[in-house]
Amino acid sequence: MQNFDLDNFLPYKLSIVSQSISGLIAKTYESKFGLTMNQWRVLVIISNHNPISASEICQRTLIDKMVVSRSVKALRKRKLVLSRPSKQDARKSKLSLTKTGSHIYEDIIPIAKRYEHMLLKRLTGLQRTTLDVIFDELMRGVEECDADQN
Amino acid sequence: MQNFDLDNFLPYKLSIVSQSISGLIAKTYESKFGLTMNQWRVLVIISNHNPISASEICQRTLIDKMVVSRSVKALRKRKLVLSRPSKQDARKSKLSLTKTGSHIYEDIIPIAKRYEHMLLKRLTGLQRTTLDVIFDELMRGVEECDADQN
DNA sequence: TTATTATAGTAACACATGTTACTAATGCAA
DNA sequence: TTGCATTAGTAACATGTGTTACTATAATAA
Repeated sequence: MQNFDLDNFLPYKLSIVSQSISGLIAKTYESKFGLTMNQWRVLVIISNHNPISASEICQRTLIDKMVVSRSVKALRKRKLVLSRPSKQDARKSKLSLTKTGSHIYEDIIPIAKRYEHMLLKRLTGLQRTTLDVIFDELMRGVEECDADQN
Repeated sequence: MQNFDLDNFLPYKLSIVSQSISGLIAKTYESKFGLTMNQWRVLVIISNHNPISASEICQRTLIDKMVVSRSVKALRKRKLVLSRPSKQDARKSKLSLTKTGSHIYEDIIPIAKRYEHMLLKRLTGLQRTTLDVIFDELMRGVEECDADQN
């Protein structure tokens, strides 16, 4: 019989840590601004690349295009995002933040940064750079596995 | 206007890495064994702590109790898991793997280990231990934030 | 031009997940 | 004992997510 310790299984640990952090922050987005994690992400991307199309958001974030579509729909309904048809390509629409959307963005960013700081302050500079290297390697590992199984 | 780079936001990066890895492995569990990620986790826990109650699984894994309940239901339906009422506490039931369940477990563990190895082999010993330290610190950070906001 | 293929976005469906609230059993305190 | 709080587990509902397939537009090739 195989011995296997789930608690020390890398994908599981990673998932627990990630979910704990995301859940923590999501609670604030939800209670303070009524935004889901994905809506928040889309909002940030729109603000930073104003104007941008939905498909470009997908490329930049790896968020599924249906998720983007739904997030944009919700953001538009709340009038945080404005959508204008592109003149160059009638299939696309150019997304930008409304004034209200910008205000929420301005409010939300410091909070996000504060959370990140609360987490990062416990790590040394070396640990932080190591973590970045590890992320890169893990993503490369995923690509390798992906290539293997297809 | 605040500048903020989502791509380098720790919670976001963590989530991307975690989702990529989990998604990769989930594909195999799903296609080879018809198990979801959560069903797989519950199966492993039952195998390692045979017999165990649903509530103990929750404590050990931080998986939501409804998720455990549904996973167990699905596993029982496929006759991978057996449930017997506990004699000491009639509310509880003792869960254990059937023979079929054990076989699947035996098949699945080497695959999980191979994935983990594919990912970890890219990291030095130092990086691996650093990663464990980082996980611990991040979880402590989450607890701190949690305490703060309540 | 026409036919084909690719891209942008969404509707509709099925399924997964989170939340609330409930039943049943237990433990504890008055 | 009775009454209340706690625990184990699940049903029912609402919401979120993934998948498929569709419309509309654009780009390419014959």
